[in-house]
Amino acid sequence: MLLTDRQVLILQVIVDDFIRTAQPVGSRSLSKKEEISFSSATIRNEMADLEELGFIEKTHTSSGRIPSEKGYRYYVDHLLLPQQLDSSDILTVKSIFAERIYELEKIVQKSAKILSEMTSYTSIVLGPAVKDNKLRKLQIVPLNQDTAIAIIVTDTGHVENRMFHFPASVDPGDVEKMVNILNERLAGVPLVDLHANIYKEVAALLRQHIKNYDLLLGTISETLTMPASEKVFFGGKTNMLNQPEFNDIDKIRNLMTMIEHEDGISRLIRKNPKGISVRIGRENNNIAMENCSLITASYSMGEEKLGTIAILGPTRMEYSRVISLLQFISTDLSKVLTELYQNK
Amino acid sequence: MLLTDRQVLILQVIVDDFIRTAQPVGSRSLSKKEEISFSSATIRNEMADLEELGFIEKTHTSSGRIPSEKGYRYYVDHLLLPQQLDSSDILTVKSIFAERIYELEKIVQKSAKILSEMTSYTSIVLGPAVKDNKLRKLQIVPLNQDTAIAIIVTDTGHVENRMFHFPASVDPGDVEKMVNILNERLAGVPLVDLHANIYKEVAALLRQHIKNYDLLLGTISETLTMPASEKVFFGGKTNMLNQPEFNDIDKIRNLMTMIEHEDGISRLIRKNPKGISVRIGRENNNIAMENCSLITASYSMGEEKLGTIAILGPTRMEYSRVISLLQFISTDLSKVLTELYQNK
DNA sequence: TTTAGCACTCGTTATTGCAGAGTGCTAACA
DNA sequence: TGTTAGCACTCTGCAATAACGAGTGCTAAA
Repeated sequence: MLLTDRQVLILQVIVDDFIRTAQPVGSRSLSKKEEISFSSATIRNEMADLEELGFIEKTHTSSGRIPSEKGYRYYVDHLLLPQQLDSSDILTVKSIFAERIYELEKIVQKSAKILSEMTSYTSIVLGPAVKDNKLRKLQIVPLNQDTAIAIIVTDTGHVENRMFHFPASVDPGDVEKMVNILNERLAGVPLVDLHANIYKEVAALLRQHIKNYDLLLGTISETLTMPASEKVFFGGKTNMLNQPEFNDIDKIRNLMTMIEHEDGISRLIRKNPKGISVRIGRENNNIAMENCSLITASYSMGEEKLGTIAILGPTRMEYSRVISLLQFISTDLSKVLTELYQNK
Repeated sequence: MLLTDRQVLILQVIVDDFIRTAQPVGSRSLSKKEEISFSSATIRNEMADLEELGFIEKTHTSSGRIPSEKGYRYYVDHLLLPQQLDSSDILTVKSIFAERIYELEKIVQKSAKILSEMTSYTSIVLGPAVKDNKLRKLQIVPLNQDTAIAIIVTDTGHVENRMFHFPASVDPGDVEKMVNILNERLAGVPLVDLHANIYKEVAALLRQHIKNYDLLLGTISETLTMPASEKVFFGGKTNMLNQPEFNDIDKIRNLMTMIEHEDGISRLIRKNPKGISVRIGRENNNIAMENCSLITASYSMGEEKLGTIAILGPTRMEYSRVISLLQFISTDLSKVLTELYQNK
């Protein structure tokens, strides 16, 4: 099952060629390449073997060969030379951070946009998981007698807000007192733990100072329980429409519907390891992704993994370039974010 | 140029039929309808006249007829009987407001979703123009020595926030003083006027109380100048993929790209009058919208127009149903919003 | 082991023929 | 004069056919 050098060479050229042209590669056209010095007949024999081993396939009996998923997998695992980004690409990426933007979300969003423009694939960026951010400040702004807005500011400068109603019998002074206590006690607590902490540590204290505290506390703590999951940002959602393999309305429909349905795609991306990961075709376990590959890279702040940045393209994707690009952007992104927020 | 009753009848049946089936309508199939009592030959004569007048067209020499844009226009202007929504539709719409949601944005977003599900067209909702909201509260939360977040809460409960940097030399106490003054003086001012008002009314006052006020004020007032335009919410972005007239990849690409590019679509929708408006095909002045119609309805709070709710579908759209639906939702929406925020 | 040669397969494209749907026109009818 | 029946004509859609090109698999010779 080990491939000979020549088989590897042929596989490499087939994949490269197919990625470039999207056309099945025939033995004759292969034999004309300069890196190949043997005849088309020899190539045909080798291709027959490669096909038997499952690395390439035919689209019909007498067609040229295209890489199978296994072929792409081999290509990605063994044949990808760490390609240098060209300098114009590097400049473009740098431009993401050129402007003085401070909001984490905006940086992330801009990355997604630029990434999709550079690759002409679809980019997907999973924003930082807000739930791990730590509470910096809780504020409550009353709107009228029985409505108010709770605002939460986190240490990364993320702002969440939620409107809520409370019983008219509640004393505004008490609300203020309560907010002060909550701030004092809960600053620095990760949002995900807020709810638990309120009851564990603060409730007793509140009971002493505030009458009717349970009425109000119930409302507020419920408000603070954030369902807020990671935000998903897209770039170039429609780029896949330009890929020749998606000339088929049905495929388009499947893919677009799946992209539109954010839960699906973010679930697909979330469960991915630190660093770069490549998932090819059915490795994604998703029917709509049959002809797609997903390359993800994580970015972090200091040591802590923050989010994920991904490229969705056809299986016939420029793996080499996309991987270099993602690697480059994600380390750059991590660097900037670490500088910006770590030394608070 | 006035149409006879019989011509009107035929036009009506053609449009109705074509909306239902998406197939050209022939004279023979028309003559079989019960509302029509004359022969196919007569119909052919009438159709020839209708075609000459520009209300219907052929797809090829010997095909049945389809409505032209002028035909749809006549249909919408003269032949649309104000149809009663059926009760299940009414129930579905009511469900938008059944849950206790208070955030304006959420209500609007949910409307878009439900609307697209009911019609299987694409719905677009232009959120309230935040710039006309009035300032309720300005707050500044420091993040570290030189970074802080400015948070603006409006009278409708909308929250805007922006991160900014300031010179390290600024005294935190001064910031607080300043925020107090700004709140005192600017509460109730529409966001769009904030910037001007700061310099007109507050600057002098600040000068007296705060040293270095100009340094800080410059930063803050710049931060308060909101580019924040109306938000656009979509429902069923991919629904158009299911319409038979969009079997063509190129058409899909045009339309999707245009939908994805939010500026375009919101510009298309914004310049629309109070009440219901129907724009058919090229009336939209947009190449990507050639085969589409856009129906918009405004919603308001009290007397003041807040935003727009729209349906984008093929020109062969169920005008009657969509119009009733939009009318119903927009008045309901207006009612709820007025109740919720007017009596503050 | 490599290669040249040849028969064979399949997709693509163009052509043809044919059925079905629909039209326009004419002549007859009420 | 308006309506209708009839007929020739047109166009689409589909299926069958043929020709071509690209590519393969196999065999036999180098």
